[in-house]
Amino acid sequence: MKLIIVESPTKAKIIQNFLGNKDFDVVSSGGHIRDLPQKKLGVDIEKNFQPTYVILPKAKKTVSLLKNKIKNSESIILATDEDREGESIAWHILQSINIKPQKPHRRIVFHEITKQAIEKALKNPRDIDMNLVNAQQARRILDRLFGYKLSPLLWKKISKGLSAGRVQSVAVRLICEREKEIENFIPQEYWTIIANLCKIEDAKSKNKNNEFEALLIKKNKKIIPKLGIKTKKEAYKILKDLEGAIYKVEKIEKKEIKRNPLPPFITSTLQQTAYNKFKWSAKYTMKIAQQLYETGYITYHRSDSLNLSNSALEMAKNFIIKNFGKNYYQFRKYKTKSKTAQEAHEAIRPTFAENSPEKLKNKLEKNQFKLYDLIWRRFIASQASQAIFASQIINISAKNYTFQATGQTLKFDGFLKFYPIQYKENTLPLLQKDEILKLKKLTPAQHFTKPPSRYTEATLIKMLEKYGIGRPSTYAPIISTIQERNYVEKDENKKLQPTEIGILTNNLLVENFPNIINVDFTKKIEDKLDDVASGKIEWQKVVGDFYFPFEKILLQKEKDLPPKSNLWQETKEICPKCKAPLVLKYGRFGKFYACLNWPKCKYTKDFKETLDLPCPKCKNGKIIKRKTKKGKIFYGCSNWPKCDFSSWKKPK
DNA sequence: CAGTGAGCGAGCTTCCGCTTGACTT
Repeated sequence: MKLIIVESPTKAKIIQNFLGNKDFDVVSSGGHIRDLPQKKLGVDIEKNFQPTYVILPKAKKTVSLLKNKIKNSESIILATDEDREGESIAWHILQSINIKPQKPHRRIVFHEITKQAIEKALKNPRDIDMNLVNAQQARRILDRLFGYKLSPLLWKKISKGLSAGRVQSVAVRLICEREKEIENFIPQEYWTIIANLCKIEDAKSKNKNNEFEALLIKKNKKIIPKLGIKTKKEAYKILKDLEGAIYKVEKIEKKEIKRNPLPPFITSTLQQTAYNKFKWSAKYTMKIAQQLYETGYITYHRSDSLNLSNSALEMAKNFIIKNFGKNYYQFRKYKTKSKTAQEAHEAIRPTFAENSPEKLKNKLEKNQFKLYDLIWRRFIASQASQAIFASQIINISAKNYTFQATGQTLKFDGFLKFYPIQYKENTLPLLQKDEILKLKKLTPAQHFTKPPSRYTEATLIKMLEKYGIGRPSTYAPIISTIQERNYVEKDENKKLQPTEIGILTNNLLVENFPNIINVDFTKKIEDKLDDVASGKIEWQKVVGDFYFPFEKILLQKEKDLPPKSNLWQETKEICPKCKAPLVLKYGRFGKFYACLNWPKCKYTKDFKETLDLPCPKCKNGKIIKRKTKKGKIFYGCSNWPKCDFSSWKKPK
């Protein structure tokens, strides 16, 4: 009996099915089984960053199971994912089982779970790639030093329990900077002018369908920029200029616009799309995707690869041609854009194209169905033909001004049959060059530029992915962490907004550690990790190049930065116990009142943001901003529990 | 999706990245 070890239990079951249970026993590790200890640094800086690893408490059972199985098998086949982490998991497994004599062991990899791919992999075993393992060790140890050295500085200078890390601190920085942009935003006024036109022969008709809109775009043949018309005065001057103008068709441009489908889903795009379509959190989307994966309806849901297996491509082709005809099929291969992608899995797709959503409707729960439908459609569409639009652009001259009308109609739906996206259809009447038109209405409209909006889970994930920060398995946890730490909270529209303590922490980090708390740091490290993986440099050098300069600054800042007592705010409140004044301090759950005589007097009191609004229910209470256990903001009455008024929305 | 109110605060917090457990109440 040969023992095959993979990471995911579901994967183990599928592979066992492919191979039968005569020659192979397929088991799973459930991810990492060993790691640095949680309560200690676990890195000996003096000894060239030598790590101490411990078996993860959760993995103890797995490890003893693995040990047993290994004892009874003739050889071990390590089939963990083909990426840095997978290679490392394989290595840790070998390190954790001290069996004598050492059993023969080989490493195999595959990117798709098909019988063929597995059989091929079994024929091409290799050894563990220590360079790749070392790249993972460098990544792990660097992250540990970064987080476990920097966090204590925050405990000392702001509040206990705070945290900093390569990923979370940059995520918080993005959110804080967006907030600053919004606060500093000055809206700019601008105007647009729209002409409602029609053919001369339709001028008397009351039918609005004969009318079409044209936007003023040029003056003296020059494009008017977006904020070109700044004031009401300027807009009305143009209206005056245009009095008595003749509107004449100057140019008709017709062309076909072809649109390509979007690539199949990967974790980040699945989370973004589920947010945009259903308003699901990344966490919830992953929960539903996990269910679909475990029941065998979709491929693995934590992937950054756009790759589709040949059998998947074949399935899509057959499905489309059989049900919709050749015109709807188009072979497409997608290249993964992200440089940091590890490509251990396929894109997220239905396991069988024939499993159309309609077919599965009765087998799936409501939300499983919604997500499956999305994944299936996106996958089929990714192998479907282009959609073709007929577009028309018509320029209309009026004195020295030019207006433009655009029309667009769908000629062939192509992939839209499977994955509809929003588009505008508007038809223009049949016009001739030099044709004179009738002006029905000339409308000036005032606009103001809008500030950028706060990040949603979807847009934040998009940014993180863009900068290569975080991985498919961590996007959802990152968003949870920064909320749990009270750095960020969701506003009424579920958008991410920094808290006071978030801003405070971010300022300290960005001002004092600008070289590492930024969006480019991860990329720089990734480049070096690639060099470790290809054997060009030692992993210890990557860690050392980061750590020693960092440590120097850290020690300096520990001395120089003011203590956290500097942040305590005086108040007019008096301690009911000892009559000393109360001060506001920062705690893990936000601000709280504490007695100035602390530690002699231990009196504390909640600080809650109070809105200057009476309670609509009991009339004499005030509205207080509160949080649920899960951290969601709601508004309640200050007389609670006497008065039980509460509301998700901010009362007005 | 699901669906609203504790306790924290002088002891011992904290990182990122794999993967989903299931001793008892």
